Amino acid sequence: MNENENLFCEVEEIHRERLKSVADKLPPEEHLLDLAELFKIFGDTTRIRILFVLFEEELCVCDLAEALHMTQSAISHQLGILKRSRLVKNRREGKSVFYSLADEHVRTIIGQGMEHIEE
Amino acid sequence: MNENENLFCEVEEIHRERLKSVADKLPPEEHLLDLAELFKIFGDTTRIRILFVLFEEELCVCDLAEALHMTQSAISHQLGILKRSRLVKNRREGKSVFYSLADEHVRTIIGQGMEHIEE
DNA sequence: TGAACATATGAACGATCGTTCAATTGACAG
DNA sequence: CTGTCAATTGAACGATCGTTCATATGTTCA
Repeated sequence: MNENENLFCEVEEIHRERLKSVADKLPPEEHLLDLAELFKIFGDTTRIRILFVLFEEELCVCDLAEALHMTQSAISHQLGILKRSRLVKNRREGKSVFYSLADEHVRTIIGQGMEHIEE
Repeated sequence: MNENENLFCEVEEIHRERLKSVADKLPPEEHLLDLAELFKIFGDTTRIRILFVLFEEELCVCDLAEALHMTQSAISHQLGILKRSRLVKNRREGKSVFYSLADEHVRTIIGQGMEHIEE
């Protein structure tokens, strides 16, 4: 993060005034970090698959692993990440733990993503 | 990806039928990969910042670097990624190259993300 | 209590990612 | 052409990520 150099465009008069107003409109740093962290969650096919499957109905870890052809451990790790991001919730029933969607934004966000890639 | 082991839940009668219908509803593998790749783009604060700034108006690489306190090179690399994902477009004007949003889905996706983290 | 099953968790490995640095391309004025 | 500014690109480094493996926790039933 070294910016002792002078990297400004030469057309200073025009651009300078833009920069001030533009920088002010950026959300606070904390929000930007949270946002990026949230989208990072969706940036993995395993987690996307898990969310898609949970669109339909709640499932236990074992069934998720079976449905996605992955080990219980891998699925459990990813479910932990999804839970910490408050995208899924869980409920214990005997030995099994059932997971389901925790937030309706998940559907909207993935839906918009789908629209984008289908153009 | 080794699944020679028998990892099924014991309560087979109940869960088995679910798995079939659930797996059928998964989008094709190619779509899932594209989706994850798209969200990966939003999963970085630098790119999120760039997109936020471009919400307001188009800017050249040099100004973006200045506005975000980063080097031209770093910004250029990220703009390349955003362009390849068709999230921004560019236009040359003399020595400068101006970037702007290429897609309205960007606003919706980021908007939904914001709603989620602000709960 | 002890065995069996379901899940969670920590360490470790390879793979991917973002930045930096150096070099290159492209545009324009002299 | 030459020099300068703007932008791009490739290689390399450290950091982060997802899976695997081994182990631990938790629940149920005998």
